[in-house]
Amino acid sequence: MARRSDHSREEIREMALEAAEKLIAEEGSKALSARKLASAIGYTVGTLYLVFENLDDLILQVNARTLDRLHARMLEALAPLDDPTERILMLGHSYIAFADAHPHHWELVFEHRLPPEKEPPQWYKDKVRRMFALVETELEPLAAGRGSKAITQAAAALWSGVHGICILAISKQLDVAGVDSVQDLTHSLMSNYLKGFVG
Amino acid sequence: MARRSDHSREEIREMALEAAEKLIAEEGSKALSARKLASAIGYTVGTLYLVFENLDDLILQVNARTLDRLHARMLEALAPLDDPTERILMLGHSYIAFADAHPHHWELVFEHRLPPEKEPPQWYKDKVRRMFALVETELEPLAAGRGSKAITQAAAALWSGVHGICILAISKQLDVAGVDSVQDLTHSLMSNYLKGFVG
DNA sequence: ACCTGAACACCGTTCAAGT
DNA sequence: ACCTGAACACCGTTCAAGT
Repeated sequence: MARRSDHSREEIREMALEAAEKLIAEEGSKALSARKLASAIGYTVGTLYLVFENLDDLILQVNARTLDRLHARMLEALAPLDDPTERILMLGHSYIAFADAHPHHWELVFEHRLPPEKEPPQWYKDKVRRMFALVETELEPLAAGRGSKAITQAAAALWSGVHGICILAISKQLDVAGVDSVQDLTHSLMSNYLKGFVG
Repeated sequence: MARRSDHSREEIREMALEAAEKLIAEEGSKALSARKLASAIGYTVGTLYLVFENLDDLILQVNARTLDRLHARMLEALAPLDDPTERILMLGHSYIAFADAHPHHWELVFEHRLPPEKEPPQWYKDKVRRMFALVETELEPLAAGRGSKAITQAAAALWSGVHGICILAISKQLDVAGVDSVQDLTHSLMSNYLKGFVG
């Protein structure tokens, strides 16, 4: 034992992140623990702390990868469409579809809290910002002559709305409310908002 | 020790819930633990398990009380208003204001997850249902001639939207998006949606 | 230099034993 | 009957010691 050098730091990092993603997908984030992760990759706990600052840091890395996948998925979904309204509605639908397909990963992105004094690093904030930016870009053709401030606000309102639907859907609270189709609800939210916004 | 009978089961229950609420308000739900709670009320851990099924049960009771307060607060905010549009906008604003005033309690209501096989009891679901019902009631005068299904969906869309704003605001992600006023954003979301829905 | 494994200070939950 | 406190099976994190 000690000094195995079977894997580089980078390899261990990648193995740990993949093991974490598997655990989260299959059993949810509550099942994630340093000891389980370490044994899944054939190392001891101590080794994880050589590669990650702590568990919060590891989760941040996992979340960054989830945000990357979500962003890529939304771009893909957009690609075949031309009509501005169709494109913006597709953003909502692909967001919901991603959350539905990967509920545990999606939840972790939005429910993980850093200790109150700690802020996420700038590169991470940029990934979040990119989500809003996607909506802003698609909104522009629909917001004839509106200032960039109005567009920022409309993008935030739309994304908040779709996001709220996702959360209530995942926590089963929309069933309680008597909603039968989450995608219909998303369509109602976005199209009615746009009707009001566009005028 | 043993057999103190200083307090009835009901009294211990109330003491524990109040201690939990204090801890959550001051330090957030991560600071909540059975041992801390027990020592705060002058009993040992074992006693908590005589009064509550487990920690999940205790948190459910805390959340029920939070939902009761939130509901009461929204009714109060509604009382002085007559105009239907003003009333429904006020629902959104008072919801946001409550979340802002009691962020840790509000977060716990919507982020606490029961083990996947366990459902919340019916009396708890009713408290959630009541929130949607409040919106439906206020929506009715504005939805001339629309079926009850359309109203249910519109209420769900509005509440999801406001809820989403709350979440992103509490997790500081709206700052990242460049939003300066959460209340303005709420107003934009609700009034634009209503314009689209009514008109 | 790299990794271990034991230690520390915590958890939630149970239940035999004490009064 | 009521409550304790020790036990069990876990946590995250650190770091002296081994190769």
